[in-house]
Amino acid sequence: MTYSLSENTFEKANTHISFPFADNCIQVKSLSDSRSHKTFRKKDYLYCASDLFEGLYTLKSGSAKAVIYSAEGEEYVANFFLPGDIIGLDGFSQSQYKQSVVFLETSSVVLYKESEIHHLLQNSAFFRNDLLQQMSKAIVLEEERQLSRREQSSKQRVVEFLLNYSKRLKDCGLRYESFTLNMSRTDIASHTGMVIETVSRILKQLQQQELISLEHRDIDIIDETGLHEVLGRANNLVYET
Amino acid sequence: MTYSLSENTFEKANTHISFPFADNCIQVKSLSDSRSHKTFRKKDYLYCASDLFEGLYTLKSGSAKAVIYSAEGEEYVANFFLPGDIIGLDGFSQSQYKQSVVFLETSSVVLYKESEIHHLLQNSAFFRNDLLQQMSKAIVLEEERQLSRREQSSKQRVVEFLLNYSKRLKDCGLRYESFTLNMSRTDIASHTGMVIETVSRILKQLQQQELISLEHRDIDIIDETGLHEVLGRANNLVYET
DNA sequence: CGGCAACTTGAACCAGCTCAATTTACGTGG
DNA sequence: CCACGTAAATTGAGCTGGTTCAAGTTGCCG
Repeated sequence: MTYSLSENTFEKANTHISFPFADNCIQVKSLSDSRSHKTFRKKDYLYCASDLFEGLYTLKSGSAKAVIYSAEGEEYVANFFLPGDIIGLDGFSQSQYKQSVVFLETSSVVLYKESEIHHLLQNSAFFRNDLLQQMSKAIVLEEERQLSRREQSSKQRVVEFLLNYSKRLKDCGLRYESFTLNMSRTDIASHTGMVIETVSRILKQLQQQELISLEHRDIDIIDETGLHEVLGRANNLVYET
Repeated sequence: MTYSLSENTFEKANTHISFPFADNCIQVKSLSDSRSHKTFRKKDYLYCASDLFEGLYTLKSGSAKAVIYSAEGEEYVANFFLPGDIIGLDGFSQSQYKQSVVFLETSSVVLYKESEIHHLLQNSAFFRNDLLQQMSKAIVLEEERQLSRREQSSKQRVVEFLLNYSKRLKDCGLRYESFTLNMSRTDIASHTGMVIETVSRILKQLQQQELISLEHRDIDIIDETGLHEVLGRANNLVYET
């Protein structure tokens, strides 16, 4: 029997840690649906760094972020999770999670215990491929992020973040042209590698250029083509306020 | 029977993609030694981005680098490999490698074919743990690198690179206080996230402070404690040339 | 020995940061 | 339901670490 941690049948090649899941399995859904969902509220922790590894989770609804901390206590937002994403790949290291995962709104997850994962790795070629693919993709994505920090301006990175987030929402079957950014500006800044003030200024610029409209955390993608053009240009000069 | 891609029995918690391999298996060596080694010369490619995935390699001797390219052709050095390291974790994604791997000197590797990996995942709990741990660690390491780019100065990142490289050499049983940097300054710059001129200037500074001595690519770690102190300080002010 | 690639060095510049002051939103208790 | 306190976000102004651009210099390989 085919089986997967993910129940998302969409191609999600450019998203973070979410199963890309080939287009050939629909019967999977039934199995994962029979499992018990745990629900959490905004600001709840799914797990904290150094917690004992229990297994992998899939996010069924809501959203979350993964953060790591430096010795000095500085925070870095490694990832944002949307429904269908796998959470917990950081935990295989030495039987403990290395990140902390915090929910950004009311959300629910399903746990796949470590023992189940081992069982599936033994018995399902499909699952083996799926999990290895997910982890491999997570590595490559992280490396690509490094690259984009080098060659893109802050503005381009913010735009890329918005477009990518929107695309992922679309892949989840959610509203993707008008949606809520559940994370704080600080989270966006951390994830995209800049300071909060820069994020704030860039978002304002994008509004003034009428590429997006933004009120608090509610955003509308007004001109997707225009946003893609920002990514195209090597330098994105703005002719002042 | 216990079995691993790696034959390195040292704890290598802070290194890149190299098996941390618990301290309980020596008999492994025999098996991997019976396999055929492929040897390569400097500048040879082990594989290129988009090559068909064949399996994982372990580096037996020599050194190599993994690079990825952006759409614009810019290069980013994702990793340097030393003996004992696993190469090819980027390849599970969609049956093809996403990086290119280039040797920095005469080196040899052993291939573990995809079919063998599947076989081992089915039959060896030890191997399952080992592989998952390696991949998990690679993800976390990449995220930690993002963090260090945010909070460390260029100088600190270069020093961290040198200390880490030295430590990894030590873990391989190689000379680690006086060794050769087989990669170019450009490679170091790419991997640590700065331009070549900055690397050059920082290395000169470190020589002037008598923390290292450097001639071309041959480096001596003169004052390891001093180097660690550089990492300690939040700001590393230099009282000019 | 000649030519190219790698590296070094200097000087000027700038994208994004820091610091600082408001403004706005939001949760909580009365 | 409002008042109050705290956290989040915005905005301005000035600063700087690291980049860019532009010459050199050195070393290596045929």
